[in-house]
Amino acid sequence: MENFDQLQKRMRLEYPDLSPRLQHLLSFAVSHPQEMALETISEIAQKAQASPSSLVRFAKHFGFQGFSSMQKVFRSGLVSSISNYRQRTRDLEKRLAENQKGITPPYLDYFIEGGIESLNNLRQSVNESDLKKVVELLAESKTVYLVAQRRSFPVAFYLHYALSHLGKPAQLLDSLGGMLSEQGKVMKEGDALFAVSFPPYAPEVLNLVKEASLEKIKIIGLTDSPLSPLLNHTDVHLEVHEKDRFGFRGLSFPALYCLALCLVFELGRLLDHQNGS
Amino acid sequence: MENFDQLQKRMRLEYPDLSPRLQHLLSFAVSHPQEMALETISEIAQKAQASPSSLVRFAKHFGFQGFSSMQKVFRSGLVSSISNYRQRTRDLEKRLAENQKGITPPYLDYFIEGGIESLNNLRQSVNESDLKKVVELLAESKTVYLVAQRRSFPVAFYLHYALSHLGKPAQLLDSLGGMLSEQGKVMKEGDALFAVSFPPYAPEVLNLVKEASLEKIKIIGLTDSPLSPLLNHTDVHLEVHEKDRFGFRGLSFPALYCLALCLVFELGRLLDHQNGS
DNA sequence: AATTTTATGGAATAAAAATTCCAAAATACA
DNA sequence: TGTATTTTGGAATTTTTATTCCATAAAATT
Repeated sequence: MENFDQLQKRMRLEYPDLSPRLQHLLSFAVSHPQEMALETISEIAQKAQASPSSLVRFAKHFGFQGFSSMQKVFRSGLVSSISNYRQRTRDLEKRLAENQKGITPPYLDYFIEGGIESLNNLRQSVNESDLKKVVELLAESKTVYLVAQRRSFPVAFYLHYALSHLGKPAQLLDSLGGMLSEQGKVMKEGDALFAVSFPPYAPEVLNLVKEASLEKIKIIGLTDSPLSPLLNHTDVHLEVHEKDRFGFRGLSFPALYCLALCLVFELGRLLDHQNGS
Repeated sequence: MENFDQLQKRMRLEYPDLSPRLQHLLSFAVSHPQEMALETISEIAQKAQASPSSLVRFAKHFGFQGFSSMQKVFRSGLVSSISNYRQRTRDLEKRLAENQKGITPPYLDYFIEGGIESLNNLRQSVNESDLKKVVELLAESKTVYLVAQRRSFPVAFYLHYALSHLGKPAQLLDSLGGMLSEQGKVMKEGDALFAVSFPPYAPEVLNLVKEASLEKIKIIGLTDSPLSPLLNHTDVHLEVHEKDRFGFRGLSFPALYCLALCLVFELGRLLDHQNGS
């Protein structure tokens, strides 16, 4: 019997030749292998927004006798992914025990664990009322300015992208051509400045925040600790605690983006609500 | 519904009070949870050397309506051995469905759960040998060029930041002033292009990749599915599957950054090792 | 040792799931 | 614009799977 990986590859290859519905099913199958493996044909049909017959056709297109025989391949894929994972963790633990010096590859699992831990910490380090306050401030402000430098920059970029898509006027202070300070001059009362800063706290960002606070601009801070120098001028702030991985200061990106995502979502809801009513 | 761990515990507890056949089935169930989860009642009966009726009795003894409902618990256990948050998310989604307006705050937990799920999925969607290949390609190449647009851009930015800090020559093709295509012209054989692209796949990135592939530049892809158009020209690629949140296409940032972090870490180790020897 | 109680497997039945078939809709083609 | 072809969903059918019921065997109790 063909194995799961081969099937995946074959599917990708034949994708362009399929009918619309079958293409749709294919992309569902590719992105929901677990459902394909475990659920009944009608449950899958429902989730994939198609009919059971289409699923049978789909299976037959790939040379199976019917849905059931295709499902077997998905199941075998599920099983092997589990046993691979188990095997890997077992190996890792073993090698870890043997080798006091430090861990050996694969490291991905360690980063995943670290990421999960950061996310769990996020629950505690962010308090719901601060989050709400941030969202309200963003909603109220005429324009949201975003500032961050170096490794914090990607978060600001993402927020700019997302806010713009929500229709919220937003400006990214990207320091293009070293014009950060000048870019900041356009902020006026009624605007908000969203500043992201993690160690080593970029002085440019701190300066900008300081100046903005004198102009009565609302300041929202996103940083890593209650001792962050950023907090001297913020109206409200959120904290995401960093988690070291092998002393590798990676910034807790998973938690950071999770928070950003949530922020955007809540803002979107709030704005919708205000427009709707 | 009772979860797999609880059931497992209860089974061990009640073992002494069972009839011989049921004890036998119990020890089979405990040691072959995968079979219990995936096979049909008669297959299991055969493997466990018992009759289907005994399996039904077994299930009923533990308070289930029949074999099928017990099997569901085994299945959920199987799945949770991969990602034990899936069930929780499903519950949440169910509540979401019941409550048409949407779930009620706090949403942060929901995003955290989603993030954790993405991270768990990452284990499966990334295969260790591809990861290794990517790291090696990065290490071998003279200069690493990074390209991404719009919401994928932050990842490329972060990678550029991190690679530079490792001392790896890296260039970010940021399309500043609309010069993307021209920026790409400087790539030569021996360089690598790291392209990040998520739906809607930016055509500029696809074009750049296409051109680069003609120039024998090694191409590394980071994308969301095996169907991604990016993959037509990549030498090796990594996949991070997106997870919808309220139909809010958030891009699985947590998983994405976790992977990026890991990539950088492994590259750092490899480079250290090469220099050291 | 006889009788009651419990345990068990297997055949019969019920339920669920998958598959087939057909009519309607959509699309391509003339 | 009309006709042929393909695609699709849904009802009917078949197959598979689970469940029930009962006869028999094994144990326990007297």
